Amino acid sequence: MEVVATSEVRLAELMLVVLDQFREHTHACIAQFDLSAPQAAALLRLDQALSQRELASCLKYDASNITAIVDSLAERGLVERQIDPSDRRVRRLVATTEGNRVLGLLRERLLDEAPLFQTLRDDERAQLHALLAKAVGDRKPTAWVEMFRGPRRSE
Amino acid sequence: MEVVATSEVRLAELMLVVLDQFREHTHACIAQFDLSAPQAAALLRLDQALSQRELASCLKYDASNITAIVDSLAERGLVERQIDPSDRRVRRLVATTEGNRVLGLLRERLLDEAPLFQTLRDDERAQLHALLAKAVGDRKPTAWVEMFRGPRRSE
DNA sequence: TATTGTTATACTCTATAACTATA
DNA sequence: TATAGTTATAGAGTATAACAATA
Repeated sequence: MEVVATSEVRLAELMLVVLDQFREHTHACIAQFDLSAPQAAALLRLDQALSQRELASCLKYDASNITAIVDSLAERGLVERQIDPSDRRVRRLVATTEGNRVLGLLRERLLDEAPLFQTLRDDERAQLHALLAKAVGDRKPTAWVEMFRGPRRSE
Repeated sequence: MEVVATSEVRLAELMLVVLDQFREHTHACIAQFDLSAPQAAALLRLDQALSQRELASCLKYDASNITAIVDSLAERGLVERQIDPSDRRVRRLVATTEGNRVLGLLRERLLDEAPLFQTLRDDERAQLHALLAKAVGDRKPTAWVEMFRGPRRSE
């Protein structure tokens, strides 16, 4: 009963609007690259080489799903499966040159073109940043996968 | 290239953490009431009577999905279908006494117990509120459904 | 025996299309 | 004819379980 209303529209309700707008933004981004949500989430993690197991863990997917996702990225030439010579069970996932290019573009677009904060002045964005940083404390940054969950809107 | 970093962790990345935490919060809430995400989203809209068509529109679902969702809420005694006497095609959805009780509890829990902002002082929450309000502008408040999208986590 | 990845399968969420009852 | 709701069905996203290869 303390954390409640700061005005008529509650803080939590504002966050709903923010989330909604972020979602639209992220879905529009990945659509531009013709990536599905799981594909995009996976690719964004492959700025460093990972085993499929590690990737599953990052994305909080069951490992069984990684096969098909990596298959599709590999078919598009964005990722390569390399057999780890030190343990021939594991597939080391490495982004190709093209994969890294797409990854970089997508990441920049996701981060920089978030439409939400463009109405704020620089000092206001800095304030917002500080407040959110304090609010989240030491929570680790999550994967973009959170933003991609749920179906792509029809519309 | 203007809306970019305010520090090393970008604003957009902070939002990911915030949204992730919100997501966990909402899913934990609805699990306590043994509601699925679509059930919860629907129930939260039934603080006023709606036709199934109107409910579908609010939730941005295709109308065909409403049948099963309302069926399950009706079986639990949370919602009643009343045939509109002025147009016998439409089913007027009305929350039962129990439905309204659950709705109220759920809504309060969602709004008040958001864990994220409890580390902020009152004045900081007010600041955050003001900044977000400016950022979102005149965007209409969305349904909670946005927060519920995606599968419930296993774990 | 334990672990990586694969396959088969099932379940949930959502959309599309065809149907019915009513208007 | 058009609209509200229902049914059947399809597709995407995910999880579980059994299996093969390797450790």
